[in-house]
Amino acid sequence: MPEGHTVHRIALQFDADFVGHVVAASSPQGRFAAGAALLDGRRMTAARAVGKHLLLGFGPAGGAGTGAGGRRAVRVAGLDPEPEQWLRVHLGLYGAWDFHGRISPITTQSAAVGSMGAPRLRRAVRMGEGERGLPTAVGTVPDDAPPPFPPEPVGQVRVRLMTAGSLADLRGPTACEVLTPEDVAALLAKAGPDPRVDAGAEAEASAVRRLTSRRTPVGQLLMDQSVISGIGNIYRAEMLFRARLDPHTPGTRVPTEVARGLWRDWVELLDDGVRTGVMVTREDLDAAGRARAVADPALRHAVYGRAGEPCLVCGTPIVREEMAGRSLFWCPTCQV
DNA sequence: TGGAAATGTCTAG
DNA sequence: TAGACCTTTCCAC
Repeated sequence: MPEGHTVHRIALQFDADFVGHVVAASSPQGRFAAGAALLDGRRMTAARAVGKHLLLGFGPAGGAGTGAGGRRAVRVAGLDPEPEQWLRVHLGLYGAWDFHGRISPITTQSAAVGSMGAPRLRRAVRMGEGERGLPTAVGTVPDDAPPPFPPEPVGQVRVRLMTAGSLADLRGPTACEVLTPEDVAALLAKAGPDPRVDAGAEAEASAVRRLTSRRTPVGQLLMDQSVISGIGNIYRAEMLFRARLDPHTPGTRVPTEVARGLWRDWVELLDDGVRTGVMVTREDLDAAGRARAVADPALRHAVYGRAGEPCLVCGTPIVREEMAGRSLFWCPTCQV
């Protein structure tokens, strides 16, 4: 799936272009028709990401809602009491949002893109290279005349959210449901710390405690969203390599300073991923190498997806194995 | 055209 | 731990 950085970027995109606007909600596919009816005509008042959960808050029916121009910050610690209804979306392995119409660049280091979520090869290339012809994105140059707005839904669109000028289509989510504020509070209570929500010493101490209190292999703990929020299969493998840590090490045997280092590395990787929209996890790249890695996914990682290829540090073939049902990549020489 | 794979999570046994 | 589920894309046949 889209790991935590992608979900934060999606929240930023909704904050930029949807929060403060009355939203028409529908389910072209039909599987979310009842939920869409609950949200249709409400004003979006909040857009937040916690780990891999996207939470979109909506005010009272009829388009009323928040004051202050309708704008609310994405990064609000704790539960925002105002939204009456929350749309929770979890993209799972294949989910993705497609944005059309007015799409704002959400960070200074990334272009406006039309799709965020699970990697679709052609789109991933377009996102990485910032090619021309993205769907009417502000700041890009259309190949031909702008396509009609709103466009016809493409594929299995579970939810379509539309304002006067912007549109978001959701396809393939694992979870898509309307929650009450109480439901959201329960969800947040179960989640491990997310650096962009729970920054500071307390979050770090919480992460270290959760990482070192169970005998479960650290490779599994890092993927457990109740331990730390937002880490997925790529970041898991890369963080363990960067720490030179054997994925099978029981959590109880991970030294406190190593656990703290894992958390701090996650803080940096997540921040970089949110800023750039790209997961570049190699430590051995200079500026030019990093630019090449941004353009070419095959150059971005030290171990992930490199089974059988030589370790970039020691030359030992990278091992691929199953851990808790997922492919794990690691170097048996460097990671001890 | 069918199978496999993909940045994930949940449930039953 | 195995299987189900969500969807799209690529590749072998």
